[in-house]
Amino acid sequence: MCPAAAGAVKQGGNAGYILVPELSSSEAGFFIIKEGDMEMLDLKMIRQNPNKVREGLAKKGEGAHYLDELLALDERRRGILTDVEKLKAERNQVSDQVAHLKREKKDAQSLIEQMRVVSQNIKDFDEELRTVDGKIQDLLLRIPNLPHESVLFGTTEEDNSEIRRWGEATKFDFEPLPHWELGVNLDILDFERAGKVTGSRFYFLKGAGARLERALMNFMLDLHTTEHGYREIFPPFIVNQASATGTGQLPKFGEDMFKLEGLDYYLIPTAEVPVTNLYRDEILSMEDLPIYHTAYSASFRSEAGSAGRDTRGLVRVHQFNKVELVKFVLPETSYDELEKLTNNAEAILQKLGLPYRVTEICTADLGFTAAKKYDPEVWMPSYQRYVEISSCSNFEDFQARRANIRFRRDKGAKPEFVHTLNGSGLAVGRCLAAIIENYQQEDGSIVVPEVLRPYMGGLERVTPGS
RNA sequence: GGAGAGGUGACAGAGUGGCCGAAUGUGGCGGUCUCGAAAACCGUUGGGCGUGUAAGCGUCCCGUGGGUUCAAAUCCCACCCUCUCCGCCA
Repeated sequence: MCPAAAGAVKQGGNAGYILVPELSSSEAGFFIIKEGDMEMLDLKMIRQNPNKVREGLAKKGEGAHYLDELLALDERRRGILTDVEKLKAERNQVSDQVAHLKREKKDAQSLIEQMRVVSQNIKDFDEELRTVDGKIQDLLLRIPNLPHESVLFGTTEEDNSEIRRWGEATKFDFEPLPHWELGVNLDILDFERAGKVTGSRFYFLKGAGARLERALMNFMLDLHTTEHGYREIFPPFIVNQASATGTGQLPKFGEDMFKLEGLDYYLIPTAEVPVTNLYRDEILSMEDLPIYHTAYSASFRSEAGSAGRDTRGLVRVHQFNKVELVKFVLPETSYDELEKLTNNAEAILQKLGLPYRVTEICTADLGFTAAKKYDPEVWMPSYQRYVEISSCSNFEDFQARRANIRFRRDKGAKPEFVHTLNGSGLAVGRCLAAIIENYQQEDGSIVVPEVLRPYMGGLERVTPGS
């Protein structure tokens, strides 16, 4: 543990709710773990299969360098444990004798003297153990998930491969405009005033634009809850450090989130965080599984490190709406569940009539937490390419381990980790942008996709002033 | 924000330094009884880590983290959470 850092986080709670991207990650000391032991890969598994782990990490292209240090620390830890537990056994035994002697009003002074030394030794060992444990936990939390064996090998995102395509790139017999021009012309999008009120990468939606956003959210939630079997959740948009660690944002990616100043709280970058952590430190019963949740939330991203990229429009902003799909499933079903989840996200695009493709993500581009991932991408005329609008991942037991989410197969059976999955279903802001662009008309108006019209009071077309 | 109360096993609820990983009750599981069920009775009923082929053994866990002590659920410190009353507020 790192008391100085802990103090810094906890004190000064009167500083109010000023948002600042967390710029300094915890390089200085050990990452502070608040609840239980969290780990990403099973330490025993690593110990027993170091080469398999090394291979997996090499395929992902990160984390392999932690391994040797980790294995050495693990050996040290177990050495200390054997020694200190022997001493503790002795202390417990002698303390028992002392208790008996005292009860019989006999003298126990010499035993007490003797244990004073043993106790000091235990204290020393325990302290070293704490240090070693802290380092081990820190390393474990920084080692990424291993790719599933079915994932295609690659070294950059160029190696991702398109696995299916739906619809065709929209063709126009006029010069199409990007959504930020169309939206501003129609006065349903306002970036300029958002810059004044907040800053860059924020936006106002107005009139039919705001309603369209709301229609999309409702349409998505309704479809997932009524046709795909998800239970709706409305989560907190702020989470604590333990939750952000549970899903894998921390400790490595703190700078991607907005942190509330002076508090142990973060604005969620996705509903995945609160919804997955719903069951943190719980043992679910067999009848509970599988659990399907869908959740609307705003998502906040600091976009640190992407200065200058996609600076216009709704594609890369600090705050956007998203409907998320989250699953907790039996390990043996998680890859089937990933296919289904991806299809559930695609269903939205199909019903909206938006052309898209799905790419399978290669080993190098999986990110920190995923074992396998598909990215549905929507056709964006202004970019003249497909743009990521969802990301569907199977984390296997990676998050479940960190968040300590388990289930019991049978009464009395050992708890096992569930598998977790999630995917956007979909990113609402990008979806709105895609609709504006793909449904634009020569006169600058936008046709409302049919499935949204019931949510728009029957409105068929967005025109200036609507 | 102010004042007070409290956090113990699936739940309820005892326990104020040693015989407490924890009484008792409920629930769960197994059994006896029964044609079957209920009732009654008997037994059983947490998790992590280490070690071991295994049975087992050891250790840790009573909100969290430290501390005092030969010995902590019990004493001390800090933090988190819940409840009640007051204030404020969408």
